[in-house]
Amino acid sequence: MINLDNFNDKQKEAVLYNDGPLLILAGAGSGKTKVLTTKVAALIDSGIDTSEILAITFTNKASKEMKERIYNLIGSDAYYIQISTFHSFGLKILKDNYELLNYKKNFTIIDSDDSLSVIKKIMKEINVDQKMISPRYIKDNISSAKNSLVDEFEYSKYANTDNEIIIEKVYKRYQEKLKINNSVDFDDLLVLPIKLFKEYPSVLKAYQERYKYILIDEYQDTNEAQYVLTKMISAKYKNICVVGDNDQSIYSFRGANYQNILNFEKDYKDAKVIMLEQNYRSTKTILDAANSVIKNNKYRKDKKLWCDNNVGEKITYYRALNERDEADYISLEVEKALSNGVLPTQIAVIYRTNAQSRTLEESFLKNNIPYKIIGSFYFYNRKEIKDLISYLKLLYNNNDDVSLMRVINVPKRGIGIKTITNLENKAEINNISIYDAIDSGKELIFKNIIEDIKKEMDNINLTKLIDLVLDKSGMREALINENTIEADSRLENLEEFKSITKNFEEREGIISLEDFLNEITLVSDVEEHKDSKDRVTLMTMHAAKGLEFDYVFISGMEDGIFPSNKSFYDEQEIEEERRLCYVAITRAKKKLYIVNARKRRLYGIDSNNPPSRFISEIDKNCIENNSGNAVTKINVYKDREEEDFVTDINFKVGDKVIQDKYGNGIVVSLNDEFMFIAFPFPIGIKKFVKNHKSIKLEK
DNA sequence: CCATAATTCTTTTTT
DNA sequence: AGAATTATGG
Repeated sequence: MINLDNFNDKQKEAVLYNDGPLLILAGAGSGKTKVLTTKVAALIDSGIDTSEILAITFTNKASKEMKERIYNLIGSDAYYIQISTFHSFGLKILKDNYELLNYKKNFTIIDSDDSLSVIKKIMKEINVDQKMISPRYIKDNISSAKNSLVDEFEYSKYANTDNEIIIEKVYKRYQEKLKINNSVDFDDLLVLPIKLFKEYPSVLKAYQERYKYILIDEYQDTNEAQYVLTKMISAKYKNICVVGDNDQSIYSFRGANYQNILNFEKDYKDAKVIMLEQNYRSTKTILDAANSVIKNNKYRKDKKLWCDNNVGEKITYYRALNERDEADYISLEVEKALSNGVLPTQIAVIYRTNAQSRTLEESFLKNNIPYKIIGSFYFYNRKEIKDLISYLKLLYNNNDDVSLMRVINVPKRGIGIKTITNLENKAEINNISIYDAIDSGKELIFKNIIEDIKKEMDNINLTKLIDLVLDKSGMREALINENTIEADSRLENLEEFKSITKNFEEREGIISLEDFLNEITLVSDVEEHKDSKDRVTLMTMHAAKGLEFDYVFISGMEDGIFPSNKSFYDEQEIEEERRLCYVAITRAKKKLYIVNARKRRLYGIDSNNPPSRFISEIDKNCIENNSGNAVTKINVYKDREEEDFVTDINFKVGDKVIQDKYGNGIVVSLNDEFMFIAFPFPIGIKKFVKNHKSIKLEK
């Protein structure tokens, strides 16, 4: 029997209501995951079969966590429940119905990089200048069309402008190419199941019968395709439970529409709505800080999360000299926490962009702090790893032209552009894949290598297959012969890749190449394939959603970084950044640090960013400034030679200056008493006391 | 065809 | 800053 002693009334109600549509509006830390997992356990307890439940999450990490927690409640029955991300659920549907959609069994999923290179290729084919319209722009447009369920034919109906007509052409050709390659992209994993259900109502009916109970987490992040997909499957029994929080909607760049959560009550007239507003996670201080920030959003349903928890420690604010000082300060405070007995798994450092992880990583390495970086795809992005994966994909799906092109001349086999262009033309004319078009020359030798490996691959495990590929392809030999430090490191990475397949095989028993390829495409994060316990976590704020830690460091709290300067011009985007800030703050249970840097070198240029506007929105009682206590004095000396600031100067019009609060600006006019400085949009021109100490000349 | 040099591009957040 | 693409010379 399920024990509900530790549940409040609302939570109990949410767990036990299983008759019809249910909307749970759950604030941060209100026990949402606890409710969802217990709900699943309660369903099973009441006699519902594990196969009748479908639970959908947004990230792989969230689904992994849900599986674990359900396992803790009901044991190994948890393995039989369909708990997955939208994309992997879509993949499952495709795997079960590929023939109906005219795919072959061994279709492959292409990742974002691959789809970009397909688009570039098409643009060359149809003579579109990449300087006039960027491939990325086209890709984003195609992707958002797909996520709004606009297919290439529908798109052409509305294509008017020059750009749209180009996109239309590329879109059509892109779909054709993927089809010939027997491959699908990420978006297809959502779009194709919907297409299937529309064309074959009987198939849809079978899914409706199968999944009688549907649970969807983070409903505010669903886009049109995801929304339609769940609506279709739940249409018969309407036992659909969605959980969400408008204040945590942070994926609109991916087409997410938090209106979906409001539409829920329209779609299901008899929907039950339960609000979970008591926070059990954070100290009162942290919650007050979060509330004081989010209340600045205009487009928002007012609600207030409350808690009974302790006041706890104040938030510590530290403004560092530069990004290295920032990282060192964090390292130092992390070390302090660790020596006070805080577990490394209970500490997280979060930031707005992945690029910020580098400096932090260097500092952690230097200070011997064990860490793991979530969501940095740098391992899979390495050339040698991509090459290896392309070999594997090609072995599995010979029609995968993208992978073939990647490796046909790796290592160098004397197959150049000319040969490849000829092959492409031949494939194009005959409407076949490049692999099938090969029948002579050096490229035939390549084809024979693949065929050779194919003969052996069925009898060996994955790890051995990788060795076989490295040997037969000549990749290993070429790298050994190169005899450089770089080649050695590439070899090391390839060995490291084997540890991933080994882990896989140990975890899953025997697994197929098919399963492996699907998983590394959908879970393209090394850390999620490894058991890396006892480490401090570094990740983006987006990746942190749904997680909680005793100690949280938010780094890079600067205007321009967070909120991102790309969001400055659009109120809606600023509001989304603010929701992200709300998410970031509410990750912390006990202690929150907010850190930023006066001077930061990012993407190769130096900038002097003012502190994030969100910091000033935090209730003053919640936060204390620790910048004066430069624990990192050593760095002050180290960085002195790099000091760019000059004081006591006679300013003149046109001088580039740095102002403590607003950052970089230009002196536009001055008199004996005042000076006027222009700052980038949206700050504008501000008036200051002349030669005020907060203004410095930029060298 | 290949290696290297020079130049240009990109740089939010994720499946 | 670093990656990616293009130009150049062998």
